[in-house]
Amino acid sequence: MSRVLIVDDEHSLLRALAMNLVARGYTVTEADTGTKALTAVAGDPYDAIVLDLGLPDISGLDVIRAVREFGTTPIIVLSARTGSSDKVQALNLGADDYVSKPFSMEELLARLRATTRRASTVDTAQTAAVGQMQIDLAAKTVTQPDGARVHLTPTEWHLLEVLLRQPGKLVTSRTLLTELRGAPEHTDPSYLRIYMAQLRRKLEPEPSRPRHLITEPGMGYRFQP
Amino acid sequence: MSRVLIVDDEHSLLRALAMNLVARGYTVTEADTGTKALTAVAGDPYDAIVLDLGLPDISGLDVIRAVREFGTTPIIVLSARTGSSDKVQALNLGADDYVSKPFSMEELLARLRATTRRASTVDTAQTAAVGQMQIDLAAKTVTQPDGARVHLTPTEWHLLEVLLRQPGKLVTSRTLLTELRGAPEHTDPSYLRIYMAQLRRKLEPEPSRPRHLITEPGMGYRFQP
DNA sequence: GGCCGTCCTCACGAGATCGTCACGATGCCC
DNA sequence: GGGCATCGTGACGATCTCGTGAGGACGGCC
Repeated sequence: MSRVLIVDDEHSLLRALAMNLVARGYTVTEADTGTKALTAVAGDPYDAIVLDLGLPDISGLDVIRAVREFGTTPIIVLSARTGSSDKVQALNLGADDYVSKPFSMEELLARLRATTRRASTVDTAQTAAVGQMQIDLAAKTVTQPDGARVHLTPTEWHLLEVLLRQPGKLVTSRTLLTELRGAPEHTDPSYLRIYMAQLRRKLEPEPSRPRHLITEPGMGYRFQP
Repeated sequence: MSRVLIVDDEHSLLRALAMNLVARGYTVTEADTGTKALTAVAGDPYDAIVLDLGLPDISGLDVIRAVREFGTTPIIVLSARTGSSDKVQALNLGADDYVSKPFSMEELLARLRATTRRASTVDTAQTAAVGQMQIDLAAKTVTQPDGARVHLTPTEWHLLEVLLRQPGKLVTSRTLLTELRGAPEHTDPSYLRIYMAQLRRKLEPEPSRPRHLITEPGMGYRFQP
């Protein structure tokens, strides 16, 4: 059934979680540090990650960031903190849910089900083509026809991913800014233009005459397959 | 941008939520009973539903059930109860997230973003046909029979959208001008004619003999499917 | 400390959109 | 048929938006 990665430095909790999940039919991998978690994620694919924020080595937020660099695996955050700013930060970084300790096992299981249910409807096609370029969202690679690699920065990936997720669909500048920044207010739309320009320069054969990363004046941008 | 339905019988909270969401650029519909919520959902498509469990007429759980009969619109549940069995029940019925009152506005907004981000990959193509043209309001695309795309400006889309929302129904010039400009007074009705002409030129096979974008002299315009 | 990559802002020319004017066409009423 | 109101269309500057280059701020790494 589903493969779940549990990350927590509290061994008793780790054990309890694992036992409950295994009893429910999940395949469980455990990690008690951020480093171990990241190597696990890099090695195997998971259907969901349950992540405690208070890790001894790496900040849990950095783990979220790193996982989101790779892909879109659902992340449920556990935390002893109940402050709303922590929640907002984690969710904005790409976490799917946030559960405050202490929590009931039933609730966590229900949230896990809700999250994976939603994620399973997402198509898993992770590669796309922009002209001659081959793009692999999962591996985060862009390959030219001659085999050479093109390097994209995290922000560029984020932008490209949002556009590629909805092929042919218009994405408003507001949506893009919200994805990149968290809030569209008081953010200069020219910010977007710089990154679109950089993406085009790296992906389009003729950056000044884009054929796939299309501008819709006054509205936003569109990825044309 | 995103259309959100808020359901709560506490009017002060309803208002506060609506104001915050509108300020963030969401299009908001309010409902203070389960019945009104269900008619709203049946009538218009939404990108997310924020639902209080404690409603005067129908149980919130039944609302979740009914909405899930229809489709997969993301649902965020609000509740004064903190018991885990309530959460489990709501989530199992198909809710995407559960927030206990009291909550911070920032947290709700973050969870709303996380939920719609996850759900946005699922297609909700709502397309209409004008003659041979295929129109997708969500993707903002107009496709000709041969596959070629037609480009529409923001104002043209706005006008077309208002007409398409009420198929066959007459829409007065006053309504159209209010939609496009904000105020119908002191605005030349000839303004409308220019954009209707442009729309017809782009959508109708014979712009001078329109078959779908019909003029009703002295009253307004009508979209004939 | 120095280097490097990334993020983000500012400023300016180019291009698209908007909104108005003018003029001809159409249909209705007397 | 004449007069009048309403509508359709072409053209043109004002305005807004977009693309691009240059450059400072910040943080990680050697």
